[in-house]
Amino acid sequence: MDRTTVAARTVRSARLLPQRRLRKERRPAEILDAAFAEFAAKGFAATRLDDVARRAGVAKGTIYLYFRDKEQLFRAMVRKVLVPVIEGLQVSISNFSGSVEELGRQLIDQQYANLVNNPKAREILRMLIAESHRFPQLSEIWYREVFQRGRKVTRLVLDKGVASGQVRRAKVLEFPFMIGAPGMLAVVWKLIFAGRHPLDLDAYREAHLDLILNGVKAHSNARQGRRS
Amino acid sequence: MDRTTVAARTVRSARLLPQRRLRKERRPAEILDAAFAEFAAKGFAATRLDDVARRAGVAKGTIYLYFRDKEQLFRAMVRKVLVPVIEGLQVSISNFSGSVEELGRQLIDQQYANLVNNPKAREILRMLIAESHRFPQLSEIWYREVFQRGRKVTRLVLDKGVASGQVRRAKVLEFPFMIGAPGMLAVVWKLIFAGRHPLDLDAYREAHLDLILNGVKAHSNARQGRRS
Amino acid sequence: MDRTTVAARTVRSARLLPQRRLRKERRPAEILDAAFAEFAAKGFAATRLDDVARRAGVAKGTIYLYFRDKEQLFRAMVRKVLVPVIEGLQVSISNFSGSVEELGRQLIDQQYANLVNNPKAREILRMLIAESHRFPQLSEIWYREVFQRGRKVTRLVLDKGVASGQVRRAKVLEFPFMIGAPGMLAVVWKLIFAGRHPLDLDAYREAHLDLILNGVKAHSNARQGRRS
Amino acid sequence: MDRTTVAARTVRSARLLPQRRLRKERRPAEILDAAFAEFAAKGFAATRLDDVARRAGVAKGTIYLYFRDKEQLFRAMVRKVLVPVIEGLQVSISNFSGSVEELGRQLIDQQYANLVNNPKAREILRMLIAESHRFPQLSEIWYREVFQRGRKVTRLVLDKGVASGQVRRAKVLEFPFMIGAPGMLAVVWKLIFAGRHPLDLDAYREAHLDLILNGVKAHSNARQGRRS
DNA sequence: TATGAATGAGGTTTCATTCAT
DNA sequence: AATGAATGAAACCTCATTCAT
Repeated sequence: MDRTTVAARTVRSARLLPQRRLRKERRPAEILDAAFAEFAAKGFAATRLDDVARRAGVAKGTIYLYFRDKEQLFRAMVRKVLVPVIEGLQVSISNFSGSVEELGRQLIDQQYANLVNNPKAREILRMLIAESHRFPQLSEIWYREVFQRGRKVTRLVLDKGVASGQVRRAKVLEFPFMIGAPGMLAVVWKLIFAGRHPLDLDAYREAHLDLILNGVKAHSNARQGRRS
Repeated sequence: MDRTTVAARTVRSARLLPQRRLRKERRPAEILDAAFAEFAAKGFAATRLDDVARRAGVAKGTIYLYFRDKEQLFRAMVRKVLVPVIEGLQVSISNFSGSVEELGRQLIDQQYANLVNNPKAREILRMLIAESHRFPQLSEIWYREVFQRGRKVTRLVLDKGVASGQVRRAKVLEFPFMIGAPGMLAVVWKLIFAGRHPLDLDAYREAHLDLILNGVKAHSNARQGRRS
Repeated sequence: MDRTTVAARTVRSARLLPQRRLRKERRPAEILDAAFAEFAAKGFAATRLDDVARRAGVAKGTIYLYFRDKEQLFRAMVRKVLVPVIEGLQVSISNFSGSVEELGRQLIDQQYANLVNNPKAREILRMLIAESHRFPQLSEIWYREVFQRGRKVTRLVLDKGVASGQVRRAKVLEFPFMIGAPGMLAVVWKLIFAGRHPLDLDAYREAHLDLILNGVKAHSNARQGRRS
Repeated sequence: MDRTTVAARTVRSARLLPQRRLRKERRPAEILDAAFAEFAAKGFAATRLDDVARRAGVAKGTIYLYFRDKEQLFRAMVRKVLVPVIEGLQVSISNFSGSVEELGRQLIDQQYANLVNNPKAREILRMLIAESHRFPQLSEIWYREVFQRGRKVTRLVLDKGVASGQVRRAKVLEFPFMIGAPGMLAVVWKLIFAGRHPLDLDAYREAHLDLILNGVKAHSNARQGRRS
């Protein structure tokens, strides 16, 4: 066999798979999307891989070409969905020069954009709550990448407010993420009631912001640090 | 069969049936308790009735004498656990004469005593979240008996505060249950992280109270309803 | 509840299961018999538990009431079949007073009765050979309980023969079980050819005995131990 | 595409295809070798064509270019491994002029060289035993080409011995292959115990030879044909 | 010719439910 | 009322085989 033939074959094997490679590269994502839908709707145990496969438009066995078993599929799915959520939090407080009020609004807006108003993020939270016994590791990702991150940036804002005298030395400084609590309540509300008891999220967010800002604000006639 | 043998057997069977004596009436409750433990730990689909039966100290078939099937058992269990929670909320604001601050403290304390600090209530919430698709009716009970009730009493307190000038006309008046949001956050925290990331609930509750009171309080130099 | 009732129930629960207990006690044996037939015919991997169940006249799930999984079923089946084989070898050389010729005949007869002519023993050997990689422990049972036992008793006979001068100091004394080799060949023959190439086992056994006796016999004009 | 790239690719592909150059002719043999290894280790049903392909260094589909299905692959593999074994038996008793003792030694040595000491032959025997129900035809090859051949040549030697008076008219003359029985026992031993209970095959072979020669030898003071 | 992604039938195993006792 | 052995549907997972490239 001469060089040409070898080369030809080599080229072929490198080229041969343009459509095929695309499919292969997309398959996992397609399967993970289907898995998200099924796991979110039924939970880990009640989800049938048959349904995941059907939704993804592949055969049952195909799932196993990409994921060792149901658990790995679940983990991969959670990670995949968390990535954009976490990335959304990265940008966080881009402009850090405003008043505490402005920064607070940015924080809250971001929380609602990334988490509260994001159905995927909500469903992930549902799964973390539902499956926390079976998948404790996943909740650690949430802890590190979501809770901690939120806590850090919130603390920065609060500290800045304290330094400038706009924020009083409130006990909430020890639990910065409490600032976002109404957002979490909204998430739980939506998880439990789906569309059965709607919530005007825009008004709710405004009330949230108002409550929190007033809750931490130092009022002119209030003695700073009156709490200690 | 002579008396001796009967006595011997009786002793033996007495060992097996310690409190099973008053069985018929207690059986359902025992089964429901066992069911709660198993469903809370594993979720609806992953729970095996075998385990429920073993934990309840009865045979598998016995469950079916009292509950039509797994779903009815689940529903009955949720209802049973919800009863004391709801009853705890009934007493609610017994003394309605205090200041808004005192009433607010009562509200929050009650929320923590009945819900946040109550492992059973927390687990029920986990199940409502996890199984809301399969059991939407159950979340309606929660809505009516817990959320609504909390909303009503909170609104009363807030209205009283507004009337007396202690509470400003804040947007949160439209979402009274937002007052309890930090409590819900604590519940979710515990559900997700179990003991892995402890939370000092007493300090947390104080911060919660402080944040909320200041969030709704009318400050002497602040114009009432300045934001609307 | 009075004593009588308790006693009555106790009696009932002790009595109630006469047929049922019998069934429960027999089930494992029935399943193991069916398992033997299927495993022998198809081997471990190719045997379907569905077929075992059908042959045993039970449902698929019933097998799992008695055996953890397919492997445990296989192991239990091998052990069960080996028991009578091993017990048959126990009696072994009951009367140890005869001539070496008589003792040798006893040995060989016993080997044929218990192993060569015993279809169950043959099939077990087939499975040990076929599955030795997957179930090495089982072949150890065979080694200890069959090979070793045969070796020991054979050695006794040979030693006695050497002591009385009827058996020469042949090299085979180091490999006593070689005495039974023709029996093993017959087993393999039957395993491989089933009924396709019949073997007159009675004549074969006589030839075996004749060959072996002459092979170890000390001939009057032959110098004892002439080969060493 | 320029030469450099082609060259680079060629180098890369050369790493992947070391002896795959003369592929078309060698492919089937490589696959059969891999198949032997896998089938020997796991048996027919438990062997995965995936593993065969990986071991052979080809893709799974390639196997199907050369063999219709798993069964045909198995059959072809057995035949391929049997060929050298059978050919080894062809040469058989080259020099037919020696004494019965010498000829017997030749027979036994050949049996050990070709079968007992030949791991491939042993594994083929394992497969014949394990899969005799699924592949009865294969055992027929063994019957014709190995057993029959062995029987024939053994009978020749024995007949020559009888004619020359060196061998008595023993019953074993009816079952000439019984001469090789200890060899078969050694094979089975190795198949069952692998390396767990070693066997000194050289000493064993000598004992075998000694036992058999003495078993068939006509002793000077023994009346010829004393058996009839 | 060779590949390996894809398929789906078929296997093992689980478990809610039934029912004879 | 209580039992628990038995059932069999249905789930997960494997792997021989196919086929587009």
